[in-house]
Amino acid sequence: MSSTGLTTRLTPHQNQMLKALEMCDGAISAQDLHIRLCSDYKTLGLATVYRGLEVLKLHGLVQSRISIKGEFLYGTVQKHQHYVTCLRCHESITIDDCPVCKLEAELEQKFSFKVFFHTLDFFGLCVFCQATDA
Amino acid sequence: MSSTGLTTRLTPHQNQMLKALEMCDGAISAQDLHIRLCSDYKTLGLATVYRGLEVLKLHGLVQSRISIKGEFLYGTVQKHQHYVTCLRCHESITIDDCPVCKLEAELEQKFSFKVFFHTLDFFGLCVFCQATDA
DNA sequence: GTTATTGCAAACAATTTGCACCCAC
DNA sequence: GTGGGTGCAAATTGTTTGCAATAAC
Repeated sequence: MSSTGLTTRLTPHQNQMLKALEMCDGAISAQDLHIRLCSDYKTLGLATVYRGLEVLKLHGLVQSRISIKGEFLYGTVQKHQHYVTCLRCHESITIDDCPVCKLEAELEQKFSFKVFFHTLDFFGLCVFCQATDA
Repeated sequence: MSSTGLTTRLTPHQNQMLKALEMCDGAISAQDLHIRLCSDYKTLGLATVYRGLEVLKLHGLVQSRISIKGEFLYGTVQKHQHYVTCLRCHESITIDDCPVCKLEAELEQKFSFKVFFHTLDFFGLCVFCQATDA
């Protein structure tokens, strides 16, 4: 059913997680996702969300990045994004097009890998923080 | 003293951290770095390592990535590396040359950012795990 | 009936913070 | 003397785990 060779089907909960992630436009944290799903599924446990996201990732349906705060953010692989982030004020700018998507095919061949997703982020100082001295 | 506009000089401890990072060939965790430095500086606190790394990062001298286990790995910006990592067995392959280094200058112009470093990682299934069904 | 998934609570581990002490200038 | 850097211990927080109850097939 997936492109992974994994045979397990998704559970209803996992399907809901995927749908919810498809609906929000950026990547969100597991805890955010949990809160959003709780309005429909009162008793959904946070641990289930974490476990479900892991499964979805293994299926190549969901990817994770890490925020500058150090928490994992999850999103669908299709609409992944890349950022330039200021190390001082943590402001970040989105990069419009993905500079490395076309590299995936190349890497798949080279390493016999099945590549599901990638992360790419730039860090430095924004124009404002460059000017601030301290 | 650095390229950041930050005026603060590095402390002896911070200099030692930088030297230690220059000496190891990959990126290492803060805790590893702490252990390595402890042989010379018996009383060095772990918190000092964390704080020092943050300073070094703000100076554009050190960068951090995140391992698949979820811990931060620190290394010098010069010899950063990129990997293709298997989501199932966590094995990873190093990519020889950096596909996006040349992009940094472009982004600096476009966004008036001073880019210190970037992270780029690919995830999927290795040839072996693709074959394993479960 | 068997097996995998879930919810809950407890555990975990990496990182951060508060504060008193110490050093450099 | 003042301000920043440090060590220690405690606190924090995101994530994971153990296990009994539940749902799927």
